[in-house]
Amino acid sequence: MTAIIPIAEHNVRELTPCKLCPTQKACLAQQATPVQQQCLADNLRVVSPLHAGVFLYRAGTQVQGQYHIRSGMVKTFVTTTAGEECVTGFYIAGETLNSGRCLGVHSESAVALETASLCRLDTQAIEHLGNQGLSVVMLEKQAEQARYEVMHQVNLRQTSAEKRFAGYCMQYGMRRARLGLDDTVLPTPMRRTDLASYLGMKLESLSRVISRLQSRGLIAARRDQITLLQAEELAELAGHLRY
Amino acid sequence: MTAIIPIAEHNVRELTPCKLCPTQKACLAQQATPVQQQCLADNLRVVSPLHAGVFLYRAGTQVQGQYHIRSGMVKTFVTTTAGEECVTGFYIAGETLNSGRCLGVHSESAVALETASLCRLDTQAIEHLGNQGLSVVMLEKQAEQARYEVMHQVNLRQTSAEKRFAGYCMQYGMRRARLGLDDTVLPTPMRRTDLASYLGMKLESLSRVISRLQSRGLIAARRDQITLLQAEELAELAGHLRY
DNA sequence: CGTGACATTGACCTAGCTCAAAGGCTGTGG
DNA sequence: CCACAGCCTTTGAGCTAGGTCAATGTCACG
Repeated sequence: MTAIIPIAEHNVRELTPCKLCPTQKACLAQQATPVQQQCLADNLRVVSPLHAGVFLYRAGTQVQGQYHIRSGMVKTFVTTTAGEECVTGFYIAGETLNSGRCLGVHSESAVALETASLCRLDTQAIEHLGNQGLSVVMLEKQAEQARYEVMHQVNLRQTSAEKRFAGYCMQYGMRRARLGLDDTVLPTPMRRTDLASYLGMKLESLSRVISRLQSRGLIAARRDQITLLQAEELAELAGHLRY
Repeated sequence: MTAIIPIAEHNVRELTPCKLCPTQKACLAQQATPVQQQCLADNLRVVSPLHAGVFLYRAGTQVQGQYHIRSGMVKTFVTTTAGEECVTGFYIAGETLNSGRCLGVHSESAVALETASLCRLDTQAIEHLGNQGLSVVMLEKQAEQARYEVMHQVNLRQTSAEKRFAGYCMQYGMRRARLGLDDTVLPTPMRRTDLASYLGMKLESLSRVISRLQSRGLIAARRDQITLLQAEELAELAGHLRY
């Protein structure tokens, strides 16, 4: 299902100008002083675009640094002893994979769901930046990611599958809004199975939930895109936290 | 249910010697150079013991720093729009609350479940330590906490309540083992309702699960303590990740 | 010893899991 | 350019785990 291409094949080339990056609002550089920005520019590397199905890293391999997504979507997952994938996250432009992690081995695997481009910040660079006064910024970036996970964790506890799905739509929309993107049209490059795994239900249940919400006019669903038609009602359905 | 005592009342006094601290193995200081240790000692403050039901901080209040637990147990939770508590974590000695967070407001509330003593590391101190070469250590500490949360998140996705409970026992046991404590006797100061919330089930379901596992001889349960009698079988039940 | 909070057990019912079949896309090869 | 194959998705029909409501049991504390 997913192509197996060693990470070593990803080329690293000169940093393309940050000014052109669509994720500026969410970038570390935003909160850095000019000196720190230069330091970042010296340490960031742009990874050659990953095509759908290509692994960014695999669970159990040595951590090389963290990855800032410029475009595309990447999913992370762990593999159970029974051998099945358990999807732990979907990351979009402006978000950071393996945030703040610099030692040890990866506990998750990361794979592109559609063509994705990323910046890499390696371990030594992270260490260096910490000493340049960017540690608080990096801790905050990591903390933001942690907050998303708590939100998802809380959402997972909803007993109804419909509520969990609605919660996911709200959270995803909110994350898109942060980037200045349309928060009612949600690109959905992942398979239904992946989304179901992420939401703690079986794909049949997810399919039924989507059909039901669509027939009630709350959403419009295509294979690769979900449009929120009645965001307020969905929010009320999800209704457990402010997003 | 929970006493309302303003945080301001918590006294801060001189650091008691770290040599006497039971959580040394899990402390930041362990990985620090002598100079950094001095820096830590200068910045750490011991909070006067919190009694059961006392809040360490509340969601929405300004973040003051992070807290390292020396003894006792603290639970964190968010409150839904419907006004009910949703328990997001139980923290034991050697673990860090609000890890790496230094800006903004708390997204969760934290309350002691039994008498707890803690060290506080405030915002400025975190910033200062970052510049002293401790940023990687702090990022790693935060990352470790994040890993626990992913484990829990994965556990929450288990469809069977029995498996979720078994997974919790394994994870809790593992965390105790890290501290050199007995990993088969699990102190359980929290209410059943809290534990059920944490595990994404109703308290009746939790109660039934506990009764069932007890009658099968896998555990022995008391109100405030769960003893694992057949850890291997429980691990197999939970059986989705290596702990 | 009594009271109230917490925990357990029971009975019932519904949401979602399981198994199964049919429908739709997508990509490949003729 | 079309046809076919394989995969993904949807829909259907039971069945069961766990949610809900209610009653009973137990413990801690005054």
